[in-house]
Amino acid sequence: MTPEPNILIVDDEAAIRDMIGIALDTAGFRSTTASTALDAHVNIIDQRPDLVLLDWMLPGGSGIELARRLKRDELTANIPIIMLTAKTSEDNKVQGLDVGVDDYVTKPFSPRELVARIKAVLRRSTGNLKDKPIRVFDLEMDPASHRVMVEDRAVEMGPTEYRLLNFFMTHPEKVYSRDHIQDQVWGANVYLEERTVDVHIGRLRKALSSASKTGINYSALIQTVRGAGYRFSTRHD
Amino acid sequence: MTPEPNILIVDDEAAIRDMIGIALDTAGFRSTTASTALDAHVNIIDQRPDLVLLDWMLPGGSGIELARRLKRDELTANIPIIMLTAKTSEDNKVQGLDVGVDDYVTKPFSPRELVARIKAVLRRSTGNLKDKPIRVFDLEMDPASHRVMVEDRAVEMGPTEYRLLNFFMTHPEKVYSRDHIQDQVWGANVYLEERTVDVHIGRLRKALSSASKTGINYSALIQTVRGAGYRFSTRHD
DNA sequence: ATGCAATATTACATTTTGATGACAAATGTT
DNA sequence: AACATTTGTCATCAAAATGTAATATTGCAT
Repeated sequence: MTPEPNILIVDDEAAIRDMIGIALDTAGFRSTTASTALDAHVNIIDQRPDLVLLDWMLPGGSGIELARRLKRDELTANIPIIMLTAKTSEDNKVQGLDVGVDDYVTKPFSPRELVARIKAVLRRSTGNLKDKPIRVFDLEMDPASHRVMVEDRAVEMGPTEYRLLNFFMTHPEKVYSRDHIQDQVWGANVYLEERTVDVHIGRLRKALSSASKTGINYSALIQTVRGAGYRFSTRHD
Repeated sequence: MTPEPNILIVDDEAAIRDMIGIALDTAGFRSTTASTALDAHVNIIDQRPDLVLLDWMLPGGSGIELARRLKRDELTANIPIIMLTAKTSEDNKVQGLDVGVDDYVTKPFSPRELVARIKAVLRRSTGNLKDKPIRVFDLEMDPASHRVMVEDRAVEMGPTEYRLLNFFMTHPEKVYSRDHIQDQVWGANVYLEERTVDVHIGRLRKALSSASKTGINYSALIQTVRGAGYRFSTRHD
């Protein structure tokens, strides 16, 4: 649901932190940084990042320590960790340090590879949460197949209308202001004309109203609340 | 897919690794090695070997640790593991079976015995994968003969299109992002342009659409979901 | 009813996204 | 070695989606 995953970069070298930060930025991630294991730990508990990029060679070997601690603590155990390991063969020192991280990337690495790995790990960890279909009368939304059906026939709509309907169906019987809807459907940091929401509401209504063959107008589920916003409701106005 | 199965040898003693490597080589296997659990984990995630030969007695007891982790993680759970144990000990066997290891070989062992066990385990594990043919209308995919048939006539397509179709037919009615498809069809450690998936989708569609003599267009089963990815579905858009 | 503010609808320029043919590198085959 | 096939990337075109502004309509207080 969060539009941009938040990645914590833990490395003692500022240059590397910056480099990675830029790479993640251009790839559409948000990122924060920490230069020590202690910093990192505080940040993780505070911010609960979606993923941690952890330098294996933190001074004092505390990188591995941190990974182990995170994986041991129930609260942080399922935050994915990608280890950044140096290419040098420290085989002897490495023994027994396999603490259950989710992936490894060896330095030097290309930003592209790093981003790909991050995406793969994130997909693995969040993809498991498979949403169940939501049904209201004969209007059904199935997130798994990414489909909206009315009376078992697919309804055509653009991606934005899909997200909009998804938001409404998962938050029924409540009014939401245009601002709030923008936050939820477009993302928190996107700024639009207020009226744009109206337009997309219109498009969604149109898609729904032309969908039924039995005369039921499903666009009536999306109700205008004058002066307040919109509401998805099965009850009449 | 690969003619020669790829075996990962995990042992801290170089002499043993070499010995096993040679034995496997003459038996027609490919092999890679790792001397630590960490190395091994990296290798497994990267290379996805067909089988892992894992020394029980890795320093720090991390051999069992690793086995347990591999079996716990969904991505690696069905990679067969053969444990190499130093001495026959009931304790070890019980503990290892608990972890879900596929077989044991006790040191010292003859190369012949090792190879025989490996073959047995591989036969068992790949036999399961060669499942029944999958059929959708008159489109049939038979993994055993590695063939795709439409109305009982073979359909020509490249290996990548075959894997792509196989993925779709085994995961119907769900959207998959291009990233996800890359993971599943090309492998987790391969990085391609996003658009490459489009091209192969196109090739697969072309192969399918020119296959039917009865006018049914099977390429319609592969649906584009704008802004989300692709979907294999028997239902209309 | 009237006027006003809020919402709906429409039209359109711009941006985003996907399909496809061409091409060259890699790979396999004869 | 010559040839064919497969593969990944790119450029280009077409289609779809998007956001905004202009215009129309609606609901409501007076």
